[in-house]
Amino acid sequence: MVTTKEPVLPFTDALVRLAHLVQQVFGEVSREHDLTPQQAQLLCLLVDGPVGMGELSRALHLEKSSLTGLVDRAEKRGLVARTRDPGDRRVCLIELTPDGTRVGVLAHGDVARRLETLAGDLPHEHRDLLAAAIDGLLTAHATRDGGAS
Amino acid sequence: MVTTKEPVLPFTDALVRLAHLVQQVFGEVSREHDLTPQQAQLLCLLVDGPVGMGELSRALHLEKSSLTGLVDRAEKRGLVARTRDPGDRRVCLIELTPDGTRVGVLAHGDVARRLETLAGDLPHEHRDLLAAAIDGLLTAHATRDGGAS
DNA sequence: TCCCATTAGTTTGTATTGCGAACAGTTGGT
DNA sequence: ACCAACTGTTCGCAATACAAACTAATGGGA
Repeated sequence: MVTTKEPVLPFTDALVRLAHLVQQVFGEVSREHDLTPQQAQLLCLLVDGPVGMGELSRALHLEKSSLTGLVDRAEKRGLVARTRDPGDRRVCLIELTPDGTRVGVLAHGDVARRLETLAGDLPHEHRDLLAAAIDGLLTAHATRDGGAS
Repeated sequence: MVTTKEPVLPFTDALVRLAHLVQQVFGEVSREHDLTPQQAQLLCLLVDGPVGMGELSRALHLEKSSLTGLVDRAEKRGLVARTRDPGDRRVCLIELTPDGTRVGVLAHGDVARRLETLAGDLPHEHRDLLAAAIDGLLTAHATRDGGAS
């Protein structure tokens, strides 16, 4: 029986707690792969192909200077490499090294697996609705913020 | 057309993105109140009354030493105060100062308001289900981790 | 062509965050 | 009295994050 009881948590608290939980999972997985959570996040963002600093900065909500440091350390560990965009020599494309790709794929898989496990106890309807609702939230936010020219 | 289409995001990605969004909101609100996100989190945890370092450590997933520093800085800013537990003189109860209470309540309200706004576009059924689903996730995690003796 | 506002990233300096190991004070049991 | 367990602090270190000033490249106009 899928009783939809009154939410014990005031909804917003539920969101905050969930964020906390996800962050915790991310932290655990990162440590297992000898990464910092920020590095893991970076690698996960790069598995789809090289990305410029500007786009990374937007995606990670980081100032340019913060990102420079993060990429520096990741480069020093041989996880990513800087490439110059031939079309615009100002642009710096960040791409995964073979090592970085391996670690990034593994870490991403682990995070996904662990979250799936946590969601395993949820009825499928709830899971689907959860995904759809989150999709709506994200869309709302993107429209509100990203919509501004 | 607002059809409930198949989730574009693979569910786990949705969770990660949501966590990101919540974190972002928390960051914005913190900055508006001249707090660091960690300080804001600390204040929000203390509005229900004094809490010992140990419990805080567990709630925030921080090592004891990290927490000492966080409380130190918050104390230096006059947001919290350390009190000795008369029953057990090892224990250090952290409580909000009047200033800390004021800022904490304001910040918590702002976060809640902003998240509510983001969720405003969601149908109420979705919102309730979202809260219930998250509740389930948290319970699952608590049972799995906290249940272990 | 030369100049200049714009854009992309880096450098520098500072504060915060977070961990682990070693430490000091308390407590409770023996 | 003594000692193991527990609570919190100190110390040293690396990573994170920001703002301001800077360098280099781009793409217009004048």
